[in-house]
Amino acid sequence: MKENGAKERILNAAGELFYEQGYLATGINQIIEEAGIAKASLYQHFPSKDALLTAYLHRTRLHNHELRTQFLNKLAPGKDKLMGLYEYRLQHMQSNHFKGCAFIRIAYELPGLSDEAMAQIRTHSQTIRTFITEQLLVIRKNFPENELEEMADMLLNLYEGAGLQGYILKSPKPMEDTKKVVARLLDTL
Amino acid sequence: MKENGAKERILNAAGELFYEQGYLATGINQIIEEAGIAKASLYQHFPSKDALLTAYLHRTRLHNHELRTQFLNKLAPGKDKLMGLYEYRLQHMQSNHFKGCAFIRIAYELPGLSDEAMAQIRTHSQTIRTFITEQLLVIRKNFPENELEEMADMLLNLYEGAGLQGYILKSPKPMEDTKKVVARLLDTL
DNA sequence: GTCTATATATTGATAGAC
DNA sequence: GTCTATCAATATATAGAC
Repeated sequence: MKENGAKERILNAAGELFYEQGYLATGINQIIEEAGIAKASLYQHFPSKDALLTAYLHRTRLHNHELRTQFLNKLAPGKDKLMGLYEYRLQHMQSNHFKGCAFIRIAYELPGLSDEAMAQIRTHSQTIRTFITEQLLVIRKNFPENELEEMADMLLNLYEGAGLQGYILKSPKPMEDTKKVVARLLDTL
Repeated sequence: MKENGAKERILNAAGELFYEQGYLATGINQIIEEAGIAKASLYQHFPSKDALLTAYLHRTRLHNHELRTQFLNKLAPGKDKLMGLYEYRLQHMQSNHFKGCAFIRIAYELPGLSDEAMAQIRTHSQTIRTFITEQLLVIRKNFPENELEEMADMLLNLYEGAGLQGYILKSPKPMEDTKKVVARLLDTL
């Protein structure tokens, strides 16, 4: 991430503020102040605040994916790697003070989200689900198709449910408990 | 719900708009127009928009609880009633066009929620969890304490996770699939 | 491409008449 | 208690000089 360049500074400032405060609560004025540029410069690079949101979601998706993949690549495929997903989320929740998933935050804040923005959110969710499915196939190579899908959905629901409970309670406990349950569940396969 | 009375009309209008559009996207002007009252009349009954939000959450919690309880009271305690929780959420998701849980929406939209507002959201979540625990105890009266808690957490996570996936995909499928999985899970107890 | 200055609309909230 | 009229602040966005 090169620190110079107006566009980069805008994206960095907007990204932090959108995640910290939410999209609607963040004003253009606050973004340009944080980025240290003039208002007209922002509109030179982005035609509207909405376009800035779409860019934020795209950028965050790629960034989060890279960080997560870096963490998971250190683990052996199969159970270790799959458990790593929950461990990574747990660490992420604690390091960002339980501010929740950036995509879910935006999806719930803005009911009338553009198709383009919604696509970023769905792609993120799909990425997690695909990862789960892949690791399940490593654990049990001859998984019957319907059982595989069912188990993947269940693990995804537990993942998201625990994330939500942790957010509401501002506590790591739901994710910690879920990790244990999932670990035992995987041993029965 | 008496239709006359300024306060009632304000709460009805604000409730619908907050849920439909979100809190920040809803302006005071829109609320008073919908309610058919003057701006100063709103501030006669509520000192600030924030106070109106707290009242909205409290009122919605009681209202939702009553509707849900009415539905569940028709079912036999135990597995039937517990499955009714998922069925009710499924019907709710479809009838409101997948606009999501009012409490989770607010919790994600406003990271710096007041303690009073946050308490309403936590109480709602706790109410669902207590209901699940009670029905589990009907299904298996001698449930060991730690296993009971673990199963309740798991069922709550599946409930919330499926709700979230359904919201993202605007589809009943995640909740339908989860219903089936939970039904089979309860048979193993 | 970046700036200053400005435009227009809307925000949450109040004063004061009735 | 309900109203009209108005407040200061802020919202997103643009015009035009450099």
